[in-house]
Amino acid sequence: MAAGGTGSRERYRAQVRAEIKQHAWEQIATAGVPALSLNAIAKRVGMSGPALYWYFANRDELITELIRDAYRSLADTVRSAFDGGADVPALARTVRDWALHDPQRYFLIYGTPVPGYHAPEDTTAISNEVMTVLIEAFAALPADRPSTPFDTHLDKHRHWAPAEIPAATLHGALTFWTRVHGVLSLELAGHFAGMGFDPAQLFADEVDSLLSR
Amino acid sequence: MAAGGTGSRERYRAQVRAEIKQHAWEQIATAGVPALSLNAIAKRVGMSGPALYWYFANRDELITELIRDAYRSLADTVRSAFDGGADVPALARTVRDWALHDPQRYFLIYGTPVPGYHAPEDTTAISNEVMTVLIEAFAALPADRPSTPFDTHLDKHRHWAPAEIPAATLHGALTFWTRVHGVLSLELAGHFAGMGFDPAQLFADEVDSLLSR
DNA sequence: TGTACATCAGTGAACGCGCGTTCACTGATGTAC
DNA sequence: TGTACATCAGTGAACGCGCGTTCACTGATGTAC
Repeated sequence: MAAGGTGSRERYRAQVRAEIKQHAWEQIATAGVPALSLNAIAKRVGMSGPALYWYFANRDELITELIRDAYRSLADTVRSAFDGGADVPALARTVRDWALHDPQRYFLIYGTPVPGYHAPEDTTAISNEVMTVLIEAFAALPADRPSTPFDTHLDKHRHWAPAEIPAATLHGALTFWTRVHGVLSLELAGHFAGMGFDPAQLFADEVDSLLSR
Repeated sequence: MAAGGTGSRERYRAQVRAEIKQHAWEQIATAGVPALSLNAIAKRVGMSGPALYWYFANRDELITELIRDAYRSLADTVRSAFDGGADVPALARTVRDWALHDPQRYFLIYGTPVPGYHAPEDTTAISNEVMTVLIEAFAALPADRPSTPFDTHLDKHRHWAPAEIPAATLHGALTFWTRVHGVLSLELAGHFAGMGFDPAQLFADEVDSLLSR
């Protein structure tokens, strides 16, 4: 019965699952999510299409798993950077590096939503982990900023954050998120392509803005 | 020969083309671009699938046309708001309203890029029109900001903008774009959904930041 | 005003394709006695 | 250590489906003389 859960069969399963996912990522990077085909993946892995159903219930479950992994990867990356001493600007650069490493993984999370699709609850929980790190990072900053109208509003809608954190700090974390995302998604989608400047430098300036918001 | 180009046949063609596009938009709003099907559109319009080929060479041309229309709509909206006296914050609200009116149209332009797809040149030209309006709007603002490292860098890559505009102004227009896009795309994709605050108020604060950047 | 004709707008059948998924079945693997 | 057996991992054939697209053909529309 292999009570420990790490019998050779289970190890094998985990390995094949990982291999399937890796080929799925390659296919997504090449042609985007809509073009992700179970049969094509199976061929690459070296088995028949139906065999995939031993590892994933169906196409949707595979995609959901990829989304989960993407969130997990981002949360872990950000968390370990922060634990390693990264401050707010360093965290921003960490997020950017993570996104540049695999743009389609970034877009799988933050790109065009599919109407009607709702991410499973645990992925939003992982997403919150990211926000938690940002909040911790901003909590370490001096709180010398004048309160804004949104700070006041936010104070009434903050059930998702620890009570001891000032609204201005939460606001800082949110702004980190929107500004970083703003530059990144335009850059990754190629909207700066014709302009010739270096997106990294625009990004750097925008990161500076977070400190003197 | 109907030299004017407005014979009744041409009027009819234009009408049907418009009707096809409208149904295409409805389908996109319902299920996203990947699910857009020529046959399904034809059925809605009330004709057979092959008949669409009288109006569009193929599926790609239809989508390209939708993209073109989306850019056109945004450019016209922003331009007429500005000509009507809108300042920078008002322009930001105009863009937000435009995006909220049809999120999938917004994402068709600014959402997840399809790997390998390159928008035709004229759409990037229309996109530039938007930037031009933003530059004009920022040029009307007092230029009392200290120069940033990116301003210096940008001064060397500004062939896409009129020579008489200071780099700081171009930087302002770019920042408008990234910050507005940052809040908007996260909002429209539902990433603030669980948090309970009003995205409009976060947006308002972010727009304020553009004036005291 | 009437007629001839080119063009336009549409139909329906058919094409090949790749998709996700099911099913019956086979052989290998690991476990229990 | 050997054997019996349940489970697991895989195959190949087949399903129905909807897709984009082509083709031959028909009738309507507008134009030229």
